[in-house]
Amino acid sequence: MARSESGGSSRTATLSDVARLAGVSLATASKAINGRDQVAAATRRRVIEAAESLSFTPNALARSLTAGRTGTVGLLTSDLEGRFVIPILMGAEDAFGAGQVNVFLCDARGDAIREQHHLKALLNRRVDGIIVVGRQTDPRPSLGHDLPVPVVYAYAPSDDDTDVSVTPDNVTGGRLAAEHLIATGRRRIAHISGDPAYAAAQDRTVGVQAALADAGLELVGDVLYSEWTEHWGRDASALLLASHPDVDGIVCGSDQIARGVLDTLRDLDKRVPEDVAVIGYDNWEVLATNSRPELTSIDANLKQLGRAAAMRIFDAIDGAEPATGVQYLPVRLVIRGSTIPRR
Amino acid sequence: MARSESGGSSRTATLSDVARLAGVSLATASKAINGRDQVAAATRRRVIEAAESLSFTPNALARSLTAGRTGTVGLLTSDLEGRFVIPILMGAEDAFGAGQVNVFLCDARGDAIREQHHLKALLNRRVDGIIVVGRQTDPRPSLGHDLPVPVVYAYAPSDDDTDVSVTPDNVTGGRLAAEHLIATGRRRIAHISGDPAYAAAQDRTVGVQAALADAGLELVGDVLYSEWTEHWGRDASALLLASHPDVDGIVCGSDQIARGVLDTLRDLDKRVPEDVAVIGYDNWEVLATNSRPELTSIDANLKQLGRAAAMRIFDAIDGAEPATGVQYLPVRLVIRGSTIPRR
DNA sequence: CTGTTAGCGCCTTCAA
DNA sequence: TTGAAGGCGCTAACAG
Repeated sequence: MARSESGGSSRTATLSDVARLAGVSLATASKAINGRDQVAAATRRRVIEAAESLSFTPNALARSLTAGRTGTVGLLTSDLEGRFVIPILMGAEDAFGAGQVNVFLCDARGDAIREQHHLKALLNRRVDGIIVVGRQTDPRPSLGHDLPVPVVYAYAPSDDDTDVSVTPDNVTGGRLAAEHLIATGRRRIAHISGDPAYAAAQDRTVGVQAALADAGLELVGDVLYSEWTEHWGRDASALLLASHPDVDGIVCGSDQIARGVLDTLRDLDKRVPEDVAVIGYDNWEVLATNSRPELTSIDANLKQLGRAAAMRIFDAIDGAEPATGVQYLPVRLVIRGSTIPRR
Repeated sequence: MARSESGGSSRTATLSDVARLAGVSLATASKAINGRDQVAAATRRRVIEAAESLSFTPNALARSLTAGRTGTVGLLTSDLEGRFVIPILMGAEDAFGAGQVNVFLCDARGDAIREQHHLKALLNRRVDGIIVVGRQTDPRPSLGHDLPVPVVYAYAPSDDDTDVSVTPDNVTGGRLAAEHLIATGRRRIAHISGDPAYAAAQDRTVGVQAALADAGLELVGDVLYSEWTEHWGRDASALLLASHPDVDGIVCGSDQIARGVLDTLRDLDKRVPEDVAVIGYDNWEVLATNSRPELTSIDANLKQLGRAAAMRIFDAIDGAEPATGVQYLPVRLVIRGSTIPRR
């Protein structure tokens, strides 16, 4: 176990230790170390040297106590398992990490009590702001407005329109997917999606339908909803092909579903993309780049979403009164072999 | 944006506000709130009421300043992308979260400079301990021994044997996998793995070989090493079956590889598990439970590993001098349809 | 049982 | 340019 007891003066050095060693007062030492300009160059050098020789590290707690700001932000997630949370978290950590901000990670595991508990802990620690990250795009309960720090909701927007929320634009995502299939010449397009209780499923469908309508097309069959799994993708596409063997394009609600669809098409000796084009959703690389053929998909830019959330927090800390309501962030099409033949 | 300005007294209440409102001294208020037993019941009630009416929250920073402990721990990861880091992080967050400890998350993104930077920040914030989480099981450079707080290395052990490290037991994992195939009656067993530069690949192979040797068997062909991908799984198994068509069991170095293997076996009209049994590694549920048939795999119990790391930190904070060196944590076999026929 | 008095480690006036 | 003093919010001795 790493412990410093090596030296002898076990206690970590404080500023007054530095001051004493440098032969100056506490105030001067403070100024010297913080780069204040009211200190002689020689004095500063002496102080810095003393600090280094004692391997002095300023106590951020003490500093925060007077400063009023801690340079910390709470990341309150309801579900760390979810693979959507991680990129968002990375984006946020990224945006903050560049500066002087550190992130407290709290996983409430979908439990409102635990969430409340963590919230309280974060406030006790005087975080400068809080990002709430949900695992679905369905609106979630607001933490309320009587909090002493700014709050931003990411992925799962707040159900309160006077809160600040950022979430991916699933409607446009669905639209992009369908428009891409249309652009590659498909006319008999079907849609297989996941759990219809998810806002994500509904929103994407809206986008798909809108794109088809704009092109004067109609969806082949009804939207097939069930689960976000490969199994469902296999079953649904078998069902679909049985009743509509002339389908030439399938928009899938997730990459997992799309993987299942690819499996079934292969079993049925349909060529992808020549006979049927398939597009997934989420751009989950490990799934999308390992399929045969590789999977075209919609990427929600989650890392950027996390960064955007961090920016909102920054703005709020800096005193700006940001626009409330839900902001829908752009998604992007990633084209691979499942919609365009490789040459 | 949620702000408290609703009330009027914008500043968050402090203990002396509470004391004043309750008509007692600061010290008494402190005792009342912290459940000290030297305070009259009635007084305590009054103080608590005052605190509530002011929605007072104790300032953890001020408290930590005197206490010497902050109740925070740093989680220093080199690579948040990695899917191994997350469960470990969850396990740790879990173990801590139950108590009064909060976790600072820092992602160094594989950059030593950034890691050093984060380390310094964590020390400035006076964390009570640090968990370093790597993305591979290969040993990583030690942070050194001149740190004022305990450090535990998880997943990627420290290359310094006087540090404390916890990592999954890959050798036993490989052994478990091979033993399971042997137990199901397989005798012509091959091994397809990932990048041979990974300790994980080497360790698992050692376990596989040992199990075979114990059973008086030899590996069919050489170990096939390349990448941890489905593509490689497909290619390698095609290669394998071409030269050794009589193989009846394949130990795979990862679930991704195993998925590729299943694909190829299906293309070659081999039945799994009747003709060939396949076992993966990692028990990555989304891959393992969506394949046809579902994939038997080895689970590294990463959540528990995270918990174990947290425990080591607790112990060290409580003053115990924990055993140094690398501790190998048990893994477990998860049996599904790819090795045992469903009835 | 309650209140007074010192700090914890640092920063910031304000004098010298 | 330097130093002395006060305070951030709280807790822990001590007295009363």
